[in-house]
Amino acid sequence: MEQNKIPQATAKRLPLYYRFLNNLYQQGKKRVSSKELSEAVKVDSATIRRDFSYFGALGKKGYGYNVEYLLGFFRSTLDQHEITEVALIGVGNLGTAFLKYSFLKNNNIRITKAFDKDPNKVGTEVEGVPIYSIDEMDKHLGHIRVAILAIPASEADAVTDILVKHGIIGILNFTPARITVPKHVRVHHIDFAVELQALVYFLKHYPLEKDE
Amino acid sequence: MEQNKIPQATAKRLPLYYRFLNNLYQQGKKRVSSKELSEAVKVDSATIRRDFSYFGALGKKGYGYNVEYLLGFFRSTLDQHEITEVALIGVGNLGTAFLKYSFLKNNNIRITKAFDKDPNKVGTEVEGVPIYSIDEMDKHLGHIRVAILAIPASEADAVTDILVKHGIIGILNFTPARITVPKHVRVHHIDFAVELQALVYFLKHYPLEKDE
DNA sequence: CTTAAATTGTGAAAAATATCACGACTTTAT
DNA sequence: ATAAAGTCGTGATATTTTTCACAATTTAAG
Ligand SMILES: NC(=O)c1ccc[n+]([C@@H]2O[C@H](COP(=O)([O-])OP(=O)(O)OC[C@H]3O[C@@H](n4cnc5c(N)ncnc54)[C@H](O)[C@@H]3O)[C@@H](O)[C@H]2O)c1
Ligand SMILES: NC(=O)c1ccc[n+]([C@@H]2O[C@H](COP(=O)([O-])OP(=O)(O)OC[C@H]3O[C@@H](n4cnc5c(N)ncnc54)[C@H](O)[C@@H]3O)[C@@H](O)[C@H]2O)c1
Repeated sequence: MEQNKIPQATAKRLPLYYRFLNNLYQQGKKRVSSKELSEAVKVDSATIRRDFSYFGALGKKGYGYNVEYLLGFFRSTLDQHEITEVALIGVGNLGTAFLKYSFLKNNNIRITKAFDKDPNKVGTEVEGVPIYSIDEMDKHLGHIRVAILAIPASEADAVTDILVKHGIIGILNFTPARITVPKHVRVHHIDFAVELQALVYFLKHYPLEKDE
Repeated sequence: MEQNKIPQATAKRLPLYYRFLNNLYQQGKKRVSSKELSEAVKVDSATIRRDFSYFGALGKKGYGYNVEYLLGFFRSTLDQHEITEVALIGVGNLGTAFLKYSFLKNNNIRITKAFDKDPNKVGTEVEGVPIYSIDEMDKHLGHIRVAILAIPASEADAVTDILVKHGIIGILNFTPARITVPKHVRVHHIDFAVELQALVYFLKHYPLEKDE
């Protein structure tokens, strides 16, 4: 809510930086240069320096960045000190994979509740996460504001309306549908089929670079 | 390989346009305007017209676009007339979900072979797709050039080397690792954890727009 | 202490992407 | 026929993102 000055492109890379800094810290590394980090995350080193610079002077000339300090900085920037709870909507093939995957490891986002409409699933648990009926969202959603949508595309718009009505303001949408939401709701799409088709298109239409 | 003139941002939207045109066609719609399409795919109408214009004059002033014609055009542009086979590497939680999901419906990309290292999985089938040993890739990969990577992050680099050695030139990487590949290989990342964290970050740091 | 090597932070330039806005043409209605 | 409404394609402009390139500074070595 504070500094709206950070470019979106930068904001999207922050979690990535955070993850790799964590790796480095675990490996006991004390310092890192933008060049080294660049090789690890595959982002140009000038871009990394520019990204970091939006938050002030985090490094030291001739030295690089102190891993522990930088990690701590990003931890608070990304609010990693507090746990963010999210809801999973649709416990099918994909949803079940999410629940079985410890999403977190290095981050503080947890799926703590799931919702489905299948009466055979409602009332059960997967990996300790309870599955509630989508019709009883008012009873169970609580303070959760972010939802992962993994239901059939045909249901996407109707279910989105329910989510919005219950106060959801962020949706990670795995369905191929492009859902309609009020302006105060933010939607990010992850669309496997589109990604795969785009990859194939690029391979066929863009010249491959030669190896060195 | 031909027209390198199409901007990457445009290329990434093509599969999306294709999908929605297919929907419209199925619904029996004969024509569509950039404005209508814009509302469906949530892309600004001027952007859509600009995107289309890279391929020539596909529409008619005062009329819009002929759905059937446009669909046919994109079908050939996206090579939807021929089937592209891809390999799945790693038949775990996520990989299994992919196999159970008919990826295709409206597109001509098929997962036809899977590879894993687990001896209990090798030799079995999921949804008709045979699972081979990763150590016997030379015997089974055939002409496949694109792979979906869904193995643990720790294995990503080693397995990528194997893939590249066997002629893979496109990888859709679902692991959190940023893999290193020769220049002639194209990698697209789908990183759930990063997407989710970025979504949460945006919600906290960017002012929400008021609804109209 | 002096010098060479490393590395940041950033102004400036370049590249990529998105949007505005309007002339030209088509369709539809009367 | 004529007028009104709708819509494309695109030059121009705005915005966003990336990259270059170097002065300033720190570290490391002799
Ligand atoms: N499985 C994949 O690999 C994959 C890949 C790409 C995209 N997707 C997309 O992800 C979504 C889910 O895929 P899936 O394979 O898990 O599907 P699925 O059919 O296995 O699961 C869908 C789940 O949603 C539940 N559901 C249906 N309607 C509901 C409603 N109104 N409210 C609450 N729950 C409801 C069903 O009971 C089921 O448990 C789909 O939109 C699919 O297109 C899946
Ligand atoms: N499951 C999810 O929801 C999810 C979400 C985001 C990211 N991911 C990522 O996707 C990847 C796969 O996740 P998952 O949950 O399916 O894991 P998983 O452990 O369920 O499955 C991994 C599969 O890969 C196989 N494998 C391991 N090493 C291999 C090797 N060297 N060669 C071939 N096969 C090998 C294993 O036998 C297993 O079948 C991971 O990198 C994970 O971080 C998963």
